[in-house]
Amino acid sequence: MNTDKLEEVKKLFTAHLENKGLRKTGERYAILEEIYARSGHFDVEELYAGMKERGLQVSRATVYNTLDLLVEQGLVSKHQFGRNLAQYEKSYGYRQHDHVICTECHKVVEFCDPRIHGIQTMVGDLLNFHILHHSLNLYGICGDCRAKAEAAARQSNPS
Amino acid sequence: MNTDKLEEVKKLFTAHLENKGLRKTGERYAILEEIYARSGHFDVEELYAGMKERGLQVSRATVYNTLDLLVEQGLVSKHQFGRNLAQYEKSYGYRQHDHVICTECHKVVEFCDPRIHGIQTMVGDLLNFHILHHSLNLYGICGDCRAKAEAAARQSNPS
DNA sequence: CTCCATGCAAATTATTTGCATAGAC
DNA sequence: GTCTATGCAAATAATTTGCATGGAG
Repeated sequence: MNTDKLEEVKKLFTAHLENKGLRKTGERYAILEEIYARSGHFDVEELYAGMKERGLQVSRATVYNTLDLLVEQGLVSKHQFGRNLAQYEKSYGYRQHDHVICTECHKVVEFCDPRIHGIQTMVGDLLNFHILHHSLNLYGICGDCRAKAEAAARQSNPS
Repeated sequence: MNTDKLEEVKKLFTAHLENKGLRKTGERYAILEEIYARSGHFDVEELYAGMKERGLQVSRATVYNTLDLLVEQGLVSKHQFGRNLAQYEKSYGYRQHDHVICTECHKVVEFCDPRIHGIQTMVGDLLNFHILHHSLNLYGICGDCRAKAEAAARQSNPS
């Protein structure tokens, strides 16, 4: 099943490369495989290190190049959660979701809300944009960090 | 009226500095003024250059430091529209809005949608986060760029 | 007077680019 | 055989950090 999905994604990628007249190189497929073998978010360095560890040799420049292609096609999505470091994740066959980020501990939690799709459609029509994707981040303080903050306050200022 | 708003923002900033036991330095207020004298988005370099031009001398390090404080307090908001360059804008007393970004020409258009507030509240309750702010970006191709693309297609492939 | 905040420059880090070579077509 | 994609290293760009000094408290 996981293998099936990988095959499916590879086919889509192949079609995209052919469409754009780009070469089907081993490196590009190796990167795609590594990405789909991962779960959750990762940055370029993690991906690069992961491949090296598995004995797959690619240069960082190729990783950046291929990620751009995949993002362009929509097989991978790119996030900028603050932290001057781009985060990526696979996005084919996974439900489109958004993120809540704790501004204290930087924990990231995912959620889905169908209303966003409606907003996307409406705004696209209104402003005459052909919307391809979106990114919604909610920033706040998670339950754990609030609990910690309250405990600390009680400590320094006991009622 | 604009002056009133500036005074109001300064008072809020002062309160925040006092709350956190930080010093009320001339540089910090100078940066706040420069930001509220601007309209629209700007990056650190633009802000820094603008201040220099007006004869206000501050170091880049202080600009970064102060922007962090202001963002933390919510008087300024920070955006990462792709492009490895943080963009900022004043955000006190301005209607909370979101952005549509053209992936071709990088034009940015603003919009408001009340449903986002509902999503924010619901998700916060559901995941036990105290949500402070959000960032919604829609990415797509603007009308102008679509028109250009179509014209180019007609050129190379006339029916 | 005590320390935090500033300014400057150096350091760090992510990403991009130039160029020679391998390899897809 | 041609010409694009890769790999490497060097370049660039944004942001952070260390340390001496000035100035707020």
